[in-house]
Amino acid sequence: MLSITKFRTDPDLIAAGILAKGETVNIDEIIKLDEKYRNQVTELNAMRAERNQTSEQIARQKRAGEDASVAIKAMRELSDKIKSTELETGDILTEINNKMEYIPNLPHKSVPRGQDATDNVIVREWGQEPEFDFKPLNHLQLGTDLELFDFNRGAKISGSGFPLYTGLGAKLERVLINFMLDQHVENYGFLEIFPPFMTRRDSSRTTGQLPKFAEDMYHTDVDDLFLIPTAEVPVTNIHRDEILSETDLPKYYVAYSACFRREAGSYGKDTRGLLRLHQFNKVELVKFVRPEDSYQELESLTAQAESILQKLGLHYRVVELCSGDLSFSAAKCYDLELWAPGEQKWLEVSSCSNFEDFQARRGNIRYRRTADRKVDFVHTLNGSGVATPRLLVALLETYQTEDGTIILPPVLHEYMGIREIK
RNA sequence: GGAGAGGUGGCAGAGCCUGGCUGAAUGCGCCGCACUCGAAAUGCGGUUUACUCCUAGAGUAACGGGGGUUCGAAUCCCUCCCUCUCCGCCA
Repeated sequence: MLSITKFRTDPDLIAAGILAKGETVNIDEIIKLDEKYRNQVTELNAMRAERNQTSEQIARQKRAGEDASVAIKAMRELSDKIKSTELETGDILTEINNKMEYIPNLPHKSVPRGQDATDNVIVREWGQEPEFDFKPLNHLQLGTDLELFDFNRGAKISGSGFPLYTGLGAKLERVLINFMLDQHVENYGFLEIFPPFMTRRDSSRTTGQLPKFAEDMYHTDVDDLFLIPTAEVPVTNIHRDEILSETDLPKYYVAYSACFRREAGSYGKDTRGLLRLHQFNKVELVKFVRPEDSYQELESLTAQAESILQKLGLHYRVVELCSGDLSFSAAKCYDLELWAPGEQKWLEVSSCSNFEDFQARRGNIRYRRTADRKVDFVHTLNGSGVATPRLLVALLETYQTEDGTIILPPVLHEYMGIREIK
């Protein structure tokens, strides 16, 4: 949620930002509504002040045993007027808030302007493209041959997009999750969280999935719960409606969760294997930080996510999203993309975003500054650290050998108890 | 699923029966000052948030959400949501 004050003081900035995100919003309409709202509030305040004064007078008269019927009679009329104005004012405020809920966050000034993914900027590349003296297979072929997963049976059980990992595939999945959690906890001081996988409506609103993207989520009708599309939802809501102490910041959380996405509208895209799924596993990093630190924290967050890929020795690149490709809630975002030699393409395995105070406003997540004891919204950030399916794709395809054996990178040897999968 | 209790400030917890001087006692925490070489302890003072207005300053709102009764609601009534306890069922 953006601050309504900004609409008043700097409407052009808002307009430019929303435009850069490729959306259209009727800003004048909101400004007009806000003006109307404030006029009503001023009027209301005056009437209420009068009511309070007269009320006190009535109380005084009654205590003194005097007759207060004249004042009471006059108040009856005023009270009705107040009530009707309150109703009207409430409606206007609701209308404003409803509109505000659908307005995206603005891109940070450093974000390159652009329309879509083709305007994204490659910031850096790490490692070397693996070379093969044979034609590398894709993960589907490799995994099927080694019986690491079974998509047909997964589809039989739950439908397409629900992977069934088997044997060493299941173990590798578990090991990767453990490895990533351990790295973030031990090296960067993240607090490990195991969150609920279903959340209430309010929680999904904080992070921006609701109300705009309801159709992307799985929902249970009877209990009105939403299956989380990312651990970002429950973890960011840990501090909803709280006032943190500045000395508590920054707070770093890392959480594993299964992620559930309906992927409505993306049928036919990346349908093969593990590239796009309805259910997948992800380790998510979430930060609550002071506003003045958030852009520095975004850089370190990205580096922390990258460290996983580096330790696994995978070739990747960091892409800075252009304004038009940014998600609804993000002000700035880096994607990490792994090179998959079998697929012959870059696969997004992480998005590291700074939401500034956008989510904090929605979730009312604040902190008290030490210097002046004032409260202010925190900045929230999160990044995948990282998602497993595409990581597994790149891992299998990168470390394959001609006979189909997978030579595991050294950091996984102890976790797996073996050095290769064959 | 059955029965009951409860939702008040950063936290704990009064107030609700008996509506008005209660934005809310008290304690803890926090901030400042004093004492001290320093700290602890102690003492004194301060400490909700949001909004509106032409600033100073003033005003308004908020005691889970919404509605009602009333001149006036944290307090009375209705309704929804949430939390907890006991029983049942289940991992």
